[in-house]
Amino acid sequence: MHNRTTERLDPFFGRIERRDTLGPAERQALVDGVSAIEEATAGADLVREGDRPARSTLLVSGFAARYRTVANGERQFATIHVAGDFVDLHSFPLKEMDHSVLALTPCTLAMYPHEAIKGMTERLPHLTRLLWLLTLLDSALQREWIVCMGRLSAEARALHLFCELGARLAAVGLGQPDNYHLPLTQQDLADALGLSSVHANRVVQSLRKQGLLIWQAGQLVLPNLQAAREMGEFDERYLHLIKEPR
Amino acid sequence: MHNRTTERLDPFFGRIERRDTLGPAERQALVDGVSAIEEATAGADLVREGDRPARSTLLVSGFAARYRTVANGERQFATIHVAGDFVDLHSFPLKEMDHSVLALTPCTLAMYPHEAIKGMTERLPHLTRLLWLLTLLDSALQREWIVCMGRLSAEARALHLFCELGARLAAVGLGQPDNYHLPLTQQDLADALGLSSVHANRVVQSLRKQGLLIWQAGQLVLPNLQAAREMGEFDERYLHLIKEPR
DNA sequence: CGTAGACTTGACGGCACTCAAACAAGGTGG
DNA sequence: CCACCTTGTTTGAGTGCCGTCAAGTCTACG
Repeated sequence: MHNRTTERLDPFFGRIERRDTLGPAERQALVDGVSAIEEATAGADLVREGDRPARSTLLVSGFAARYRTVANGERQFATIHVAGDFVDLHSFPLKEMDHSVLALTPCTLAMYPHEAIKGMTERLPHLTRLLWLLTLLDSALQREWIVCMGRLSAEARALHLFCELGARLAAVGLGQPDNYHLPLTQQDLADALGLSSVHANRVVQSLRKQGLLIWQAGQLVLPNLQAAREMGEFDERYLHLIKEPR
Repeated sequence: MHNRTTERLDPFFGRIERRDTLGPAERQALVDGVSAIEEATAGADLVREGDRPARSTLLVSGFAARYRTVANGERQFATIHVAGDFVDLHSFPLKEMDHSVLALTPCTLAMYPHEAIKGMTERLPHLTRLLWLLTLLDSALQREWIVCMGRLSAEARALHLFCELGARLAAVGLGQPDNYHLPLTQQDLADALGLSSVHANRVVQSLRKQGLLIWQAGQLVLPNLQAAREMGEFDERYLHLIKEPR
């Protein structure tokens, strides 16, 4: 099983190795820390607001979203997660979930018991800083998202999201910045962008008409990446794709 | 100086002690880690996007905001920071700043060299988890803000912000949830809520007319806290004000 | 072939934006 | 001591992005 596990963690290791180097002991600890590999169906909640998880969930494959529901029943995503992302590593220090995580597609998950993570923080300071770093990368995504929600038009926000997902997926070897698999519904897009599904549809159509977006059968292409990045005001600085000692 | 330092760190220690207990060695390390106390004038940038700070900044007194500027020159705040908050602790693992931090009022700052923080992560695992926790609390604020920006009306968003600031300030002993000092301009409020200053003004006036807000000479009162929390959909769960081992 | 889910279109309304100007209050210099 | 300037707040008029409501179309699948 450990061989298979190692293979499955490739996007995760890729995500880390784009920012720093993992030592052998650290890599081994991350392999040994996995207590189980599980599957989730699309639409299932991986964790729920109010939960006190005893383990954290690494997304091995598929797409997931952190979200909260407001009083009138609308949903808002805070982050869309891709393979290699820890969807609830923050529940290790925070203990209680203040939001839920949803599987947007069928997902494969690697589970890390909090005891195992605690062991890493006691014995491996550098790895601890890397785990910390991973949660801060999520935080950087969220900051960027706030700026987009507050100050960009719906079209620019959509372009920004598509550029971001392309950059993040390419960084873990799952596509190219301008061409990747994105099997989400327009309702999912609406929940990410803070729009109604009707308006999300109009935004998508407008981008198509402008020749900025091709998105069918779950495959997304940005025919003019340069223009998309400019109009979406996308600058990948906030992804921190720089390899250096942390 | 160390006596004065300890005193000045009271809101900071308060912020931690609301979530867990600090041991004597940990407390001492946090006192010894301070390399300098500095002052900043209102309107000054404490750190700028692109900087690679060699130290992190703890806000001892005053208000500050993390922000980014978009192409048309508008600003958007990602978080408003109060006394006791580390405004750029995340620059320790992230290395490079992906946004700027602005002093909204005159501020007093305690500086922690990254070397000192690194020392803590090497020797004090529990304190490291607490520092990690502090950055995750900021992250939780940002998630909540995304939900508010995406799904709440401008009025509800304003009420949510006022409720949040009251809860956070009260948690570090700097006011009450429904009555505290908030010396911001309406332009600052607009930058926080993602509004134009004209509309921010109209929102403030509407809340005043509804008897939900008194805000003059920098003093803010929520005469009907219950109603404000309901209309702003404020639930303090995401502040994680629970004392337990981390 | 029927049904369910996703996507699309149209009509209409309101929240929040822009532009523009007036008002208030505090600070500064003559 | 007053004229003036700066910063912040307030008000009005007109516009447009995006929301709601309501159908209708398309595709996959049983």
